[in-house]
Amino acid sequence: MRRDVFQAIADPTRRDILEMLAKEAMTPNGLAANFHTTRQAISKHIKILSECQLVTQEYSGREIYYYFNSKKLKEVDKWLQPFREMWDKRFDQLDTVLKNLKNKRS
Amino acid sequence: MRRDVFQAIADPTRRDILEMLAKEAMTPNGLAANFHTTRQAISKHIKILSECQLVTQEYSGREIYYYFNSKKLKEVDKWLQPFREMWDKRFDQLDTVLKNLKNKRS
DNA sequence: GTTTTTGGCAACCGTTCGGTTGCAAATATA
DNA sequence: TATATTTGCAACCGAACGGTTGCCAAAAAC
Repeated sequence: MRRDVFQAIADPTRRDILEMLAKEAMTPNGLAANFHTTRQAISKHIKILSECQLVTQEYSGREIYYYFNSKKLKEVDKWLQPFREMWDKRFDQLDTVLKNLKNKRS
Repeated sequence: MRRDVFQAIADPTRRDILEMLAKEAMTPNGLAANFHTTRQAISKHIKILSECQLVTQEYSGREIYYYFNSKKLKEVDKWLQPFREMWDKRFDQLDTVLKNLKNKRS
C-alpha cells in the first residue's frame, strides 16, 4: 500500500477535504455533509490523509475534529520547485533547472 | 477514466520520467533503460503523461522523442498556492489563505 | 435506563492501476 | 529482399482504489 502525499492529493475529493479543513477543523460528519457520498467513504479518505500526516486529529467527547497540516504539502512544493523555474523566469528551457535536478540526484 | 495532472504525478515512476525528460527529450526505449521494468510498462506511463499533456512527442523516423511540457504542472502549482502561504509567511494559520480559498470558490 | 448520535471497523463489489506477455506495423540495416 | 529494431496495441493478471452496507462501541441526550 503506497501511501505518500502525491497519491493522497491525487483524488479530487481528498483535495476538497483539505481545502475545507484549511478553513476550519471539522468532524467526519461535518465534512460528509458537503459531499454526495456516505460518511464512511469520507472517513476512508480521512484515514488516507491521516496516514500521510496531511491531517491531524483532536478528540472532543465522541466527536473527532480533523485539522489540516500544511507542512506536509511542502513535499509537493519541493518537488515542483525545479520545474517551476521553467515557467517562472526568463529561461523557459533547461539551464539551472538541469543543474538543480542533477544536484538533487547526487 | 479520470486523467488529470494530479493523478499523473501520483506515481513515482512517472515523476521520475518527467524529471528525465526535463533534462532531455528521450525515446521510450531510452527511458525504459533507466528502469527495472519492461518498455511496455514505461510506454503506458508515457501514454498517461501524454493524455494530460505533461509530455509532447516528436517523430524521427521510427523513433519517438518525448518532451517534457512544464506548463501543465502549473495546475498543481496553482492549487498549492493558497496553502503555500500558510508555511511561507509570518502567518501560519488562516487569514489570507481563507480569503483566497473563498474567492476561488466564487 | 433507553435512545440517539458519532464514528471506526470489516466485508464486499465493480473499476482502475501497474505490470506482463504476445503480436503486428513501420522503419532501418544486412 | 530478408532481418533486426523500435514502437504501439490488446489481452490478461493480481493488487489497490473508491464506494457501499452492516455492525458495534462510546458518548450524549432523553
